[in-house]
Amino acid sequence: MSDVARRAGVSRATASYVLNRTPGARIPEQTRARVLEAAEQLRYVPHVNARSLRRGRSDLVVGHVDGASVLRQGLSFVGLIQVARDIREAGYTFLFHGDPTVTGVAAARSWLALRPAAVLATLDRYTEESVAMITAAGTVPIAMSHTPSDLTPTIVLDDGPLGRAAAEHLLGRGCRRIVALGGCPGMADQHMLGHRMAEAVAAARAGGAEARQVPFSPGREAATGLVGSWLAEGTLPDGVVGATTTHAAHVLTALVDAGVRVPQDVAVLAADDEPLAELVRPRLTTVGADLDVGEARMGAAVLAAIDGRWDPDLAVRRFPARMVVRETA
Amino acid sequence: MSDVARRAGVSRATASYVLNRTPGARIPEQTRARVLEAAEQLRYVPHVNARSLRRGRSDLVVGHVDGASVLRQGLSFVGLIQVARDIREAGYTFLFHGDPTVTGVAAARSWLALRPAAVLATLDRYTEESVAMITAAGTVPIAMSHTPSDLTPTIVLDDGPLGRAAAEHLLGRGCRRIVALGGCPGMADQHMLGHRMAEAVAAARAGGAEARQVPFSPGREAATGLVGSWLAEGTLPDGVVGATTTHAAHVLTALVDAGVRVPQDVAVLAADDEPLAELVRPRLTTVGADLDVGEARMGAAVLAAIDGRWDPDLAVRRFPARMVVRETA
DNA sequence: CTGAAAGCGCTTACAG
DNA sequence: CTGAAAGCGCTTACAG
Repeated sequence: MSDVARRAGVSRATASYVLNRTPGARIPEQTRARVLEAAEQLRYVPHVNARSLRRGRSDLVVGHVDGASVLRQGLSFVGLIQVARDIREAGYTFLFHGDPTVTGVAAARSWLALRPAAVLATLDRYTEESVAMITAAGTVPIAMSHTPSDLTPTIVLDDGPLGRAAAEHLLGRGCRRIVALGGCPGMADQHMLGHRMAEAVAAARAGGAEARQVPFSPGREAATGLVGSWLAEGTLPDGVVGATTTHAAHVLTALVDAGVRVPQDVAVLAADDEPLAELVRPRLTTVGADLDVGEARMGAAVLAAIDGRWDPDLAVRRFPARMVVRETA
Repeated sequence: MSDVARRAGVSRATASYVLNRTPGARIPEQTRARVLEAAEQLRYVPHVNARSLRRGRSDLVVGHVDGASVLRQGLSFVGLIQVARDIREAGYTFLFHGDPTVTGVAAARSWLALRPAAVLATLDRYTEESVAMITAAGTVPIAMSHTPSDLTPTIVLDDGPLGRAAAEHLLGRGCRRIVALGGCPGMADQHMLGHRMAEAVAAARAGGAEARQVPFSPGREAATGLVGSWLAEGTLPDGVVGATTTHAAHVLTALVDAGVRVPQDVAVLAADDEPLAELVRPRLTTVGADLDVGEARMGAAVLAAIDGRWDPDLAVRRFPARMVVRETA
């Protein structure tokens, strides 16, 4: 900026005023133009770190996401992309911190080294201690989860309705022995998929069916093994909900290969809706999430949190379920 | 840091020396311990911006990736994750800038505002002007592409062998009219998929077959339409290479639905290997990329570039092809 | 061995 | 309307 000021023949203060369009400052049009031209010629790019160091507040928002989350928590990743856009439009700098290895206090340390205005991460990266530490540093910790939390302001992306709708569809077909496939039972608070399947189990039981959640990581052997054990033990369910289309497709394929009739013997459906559903035979019945992410404007919740105007009501996004009935249920 | 120094009863300089383990400084063990304890009690986190402002060099490396790239350029995303890990292990801070809307000079401006040591982005985000601008600012611009470039140091992730292997497999089966499906013809320099399919076409032609690249964006209607037009016009190929498993699966499904026999009438295979291949019937023959990303150590190339020791040989990763013959070719 | 001081690139109250 | 000056949190040559 010194170079710009020198070239324009003004002081650094004046250059700063025109480059920042500082409200109070009345700079004659001619001076303004000279500064702007000098900045243009020198390709001046302001140094955001120096600025925030001086101002005492940062315009940086750090989002923490990793490859595993992308796969495991698709919905929250989609949400994060949208949040990032909203936040950038409000004039903040949004950067992703992608180190998958850190959580809790270690994560807090690496975020705080950047002195951001706020940090946005899935709930499982926070602990009580790390939230205290982040808050003490003047940074706003914001979480994303499928369920509200007392720990810190949390953007709720609730995909429970997808699991419930899937279970209710099976109940409507007369299924009484239902398996919810995927996520870790008892870890509903940790993983989106766990929550979705827990909700499916709850809905199935509420409808008078027998239901249990079975952990499953999609793959050919896992699916063949699972179906094999059902047949060997005589515990074949009459309805299966897969946490994702991929989960459901693997079991469907293994069932068909084992000679089980779908949907006559076992109905299968997925609690989400990926294109894969059209590619398997019989075609998979799915539950689509009817939320237009573009309209969600979740960034508004984050911006409110930064400004100390956190409003939990602004931060809840429930994914409305829409049945896509094909051939398997 | 002032707080830490005060609490430990030393000057800020001394605190800085022990906290940074500055080589030249000989600090008595007792003083060291006092400073460390104070830092611990106060949960001191160094302010990286202040540090790099003072030092005149930054330990930040910015990677630019967006959702669309993740889908379109899967390989380079996987590569980027690995690069990020290598760079972090070398003591740098690696952050992702995820704004999909900026390229060229606009992108350069938003990167340079952070004054990073280096920036890493797909080649198509750079222009001659932006490279000059970034270099002038003392930041090292590094690109990723499937092919070398003169513009700036480029990490080459060459997936051409996947396309070639696919075409050669079809040639070996006696196919003479081959379609390479996906990417944009003539845009081989822009997209990985385009490059992969261009290589497939080249290999097919080199083997004496007729071959052409057909743009295709995976989906049920697109596949049905494409197969329908082949049948109507009598232009059914005898071999199809899909740029990805998803591309191939859609065409496979549409062919089977239209009563075409696979592989007898048309052989189909994918120039990558996703789990989906096992889920469709007949099972898709694929080409796996036999590169252990963990062993690629692409970060070494980036680190070399930062240190002004760029070595193109270090930066080329060719994906070795491994045929996974299933039922469709 | 330790501290006082300068300075990285900025912003902003203050004085002229 | 414009400039001199202080100061954000740090590092590091320099003097004691």
